Amino acid sequence: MSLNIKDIAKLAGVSPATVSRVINNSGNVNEENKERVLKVLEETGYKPNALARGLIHKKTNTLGIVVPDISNINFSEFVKGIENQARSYDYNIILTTSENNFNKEVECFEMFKEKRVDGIIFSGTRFTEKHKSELDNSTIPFLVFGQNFEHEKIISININNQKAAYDATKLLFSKGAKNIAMIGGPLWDRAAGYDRFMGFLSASVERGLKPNELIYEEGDFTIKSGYNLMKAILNKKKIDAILAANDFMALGAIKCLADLGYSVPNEVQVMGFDDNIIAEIYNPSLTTVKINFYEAGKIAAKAIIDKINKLKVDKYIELKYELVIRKSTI
Amino acid sequence: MSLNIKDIAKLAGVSPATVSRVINNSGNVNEENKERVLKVLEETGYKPNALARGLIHKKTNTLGIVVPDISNINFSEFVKGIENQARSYDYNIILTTSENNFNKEVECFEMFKEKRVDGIIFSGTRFTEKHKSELDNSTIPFLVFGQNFEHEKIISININNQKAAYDATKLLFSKGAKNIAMIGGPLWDRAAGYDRFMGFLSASVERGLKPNELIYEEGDFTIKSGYNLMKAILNKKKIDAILAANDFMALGAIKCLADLGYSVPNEVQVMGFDDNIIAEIYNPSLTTVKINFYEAGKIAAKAIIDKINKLKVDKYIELKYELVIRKSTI
DNA sequence: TGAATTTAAGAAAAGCTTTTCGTGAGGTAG
DNA sequence: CTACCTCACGAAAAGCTTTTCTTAAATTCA
Repeated sequence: MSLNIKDIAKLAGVSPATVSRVINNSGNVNEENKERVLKVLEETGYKPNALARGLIHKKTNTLGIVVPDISNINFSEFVKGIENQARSYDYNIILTTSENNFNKEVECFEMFKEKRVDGIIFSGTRFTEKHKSELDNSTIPFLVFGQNFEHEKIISININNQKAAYDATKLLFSKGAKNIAMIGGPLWDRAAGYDRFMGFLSASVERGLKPNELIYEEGDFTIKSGYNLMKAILNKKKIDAILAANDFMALGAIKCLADLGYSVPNEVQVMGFDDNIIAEIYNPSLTTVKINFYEAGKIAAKAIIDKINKLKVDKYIELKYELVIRKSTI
Repeated sequence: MSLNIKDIAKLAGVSPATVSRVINNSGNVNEENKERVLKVLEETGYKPNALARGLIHKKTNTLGIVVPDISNINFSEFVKGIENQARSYDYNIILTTSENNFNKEVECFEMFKEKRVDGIIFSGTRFTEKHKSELDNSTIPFLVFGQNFEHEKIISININNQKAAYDATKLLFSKGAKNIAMIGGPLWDRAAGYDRFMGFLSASVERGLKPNELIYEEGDFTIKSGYNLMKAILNKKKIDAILAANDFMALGAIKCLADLGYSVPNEVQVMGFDDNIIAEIYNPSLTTVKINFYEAGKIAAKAIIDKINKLKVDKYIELKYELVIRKSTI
């Protein structure tokens, strides 16, 4: 059906070696023959078989990507960044989603091994020793996003979530808040759960609060959990500000406050995390910690490709964040 | 570095052929040898090289996907559906983004050819004869999403946008609207631009309006264009309802109306398209035409895989849609 | 027991490209 | 004119797995 290099060679009246030399521009081919081969290539639309090439070069120009959920805007921005950057280096991506399910994650690793990807970018709520051990006899360059995983052979890239949450909490205090509650993520989520909580904790303690006085509810990053936990908090305590561990929960909280007749930001200020596309257009627009996931994807792709090319790459890369002040705070 | 089947064979004291038979469970191997091979496989974590396999079988179990922008929630849901379905059939996806740029789209096709994907799912604002001709000497099964492209060898899957827009317009009329304006997409976008406009047109004409009386502004699907066009419309005409060609523009319109002191839905009703995740949580929540992109992705993946497996597949698949009535209409 | 099957397993080819190696032609220099 | 070099190009091996073909051994049946 589809042509191979021998067919092209025959059509051009040369050997496969010569065709290969023309395709790869590796010289040592007579101008006249080159013309003839190029003409045949043009006419036939022949494309060299990347499988055969990969077999020889032990290189596929492919990255394996694992994200928990591509329909989450954070991850889709991240993947977009990866894809754009990768393409500029002539790499492609195999995309997989894991729903944070350990078995699926491991399946992806196995598949990546079989398909001989040149590098792997992993993102998930946690990357553990258990994950690591699945990779032990593999030499594929590996990068973890969203977590600081200490290991000689693994690149990790992350924002300093603790510091970001600390800054966010301080911002609320500086805007006059006295009783801040946090609607956080699950604490086993090292980055967006645990670290952000720790930032909230340290800013609160610095303010003179005792750890056991803190108001903290553990959500699952959905709008609904933000809504429900907001309700729960209002039933228990009098508060004047909310720090949510992501924008969805913050939006859920705002919606709840609106439904119950509280004014945002006058009675309760609300702050989110991530700077989701919705944050800007919601009414009121949401003050939040902006994380540039697209940029993160570009950085991640660049780092892993550099690693593939044996360039020097930092083991840990810290991403920037930024407080974006909008109408949900005073 | 990494082991190959010969190494495994040596370690197990058998020939590569026998190892292959064990791996593929193709029988004719003595129980004792099988055990030994399995043990070696287990111990070494050996994974057969998918490139070599692909070379022999002329099959990669990989689909090539083109979408304009993965960070657009519609497409990320679509891709999620594809990925999940594909995985259940033991396929993986190479994801590319095109920004609706013809040259990039063609580059993707070329790359897919080189990488020998088994099938291609294409989504973009338009798939034209020019695209088609790029594929002419290719035998890779091909599917177009979001457009009805008549061609023997191409599967197209789409919603009936014209009918959906017709239904949406009729809904607004039924809720008492007299002067409906449309904020549409570019007309060269066959599906979300042209077809949705035609639906609006036919419902309006059916209502007794003359085509030249219609109020129609052409946006680019962004929030900002919705906002600006809303403003433009208000400056020209008195209207009591808006049909937008997507939710983003509808939201932009609502924001504009709010800023200018109009009450939605009492003074102006607004209706969107797609049922973006934001539609439900916005304030007021948005009445819209729900399209299940996730489901569409699953259907598309199933169709292309069936085609790859030489099963009978409809040339045209029409997707369902649904009117979701919320607070932006009466 | 002898003939006919069945089972097990290895050797080798095929799938496609790149790269090394070798060879012949043509050119340069001494 | 001879020795050496360069250039152009083809043959063949390598990269890894599967599958066909053979063959040898074991089993079955009469």
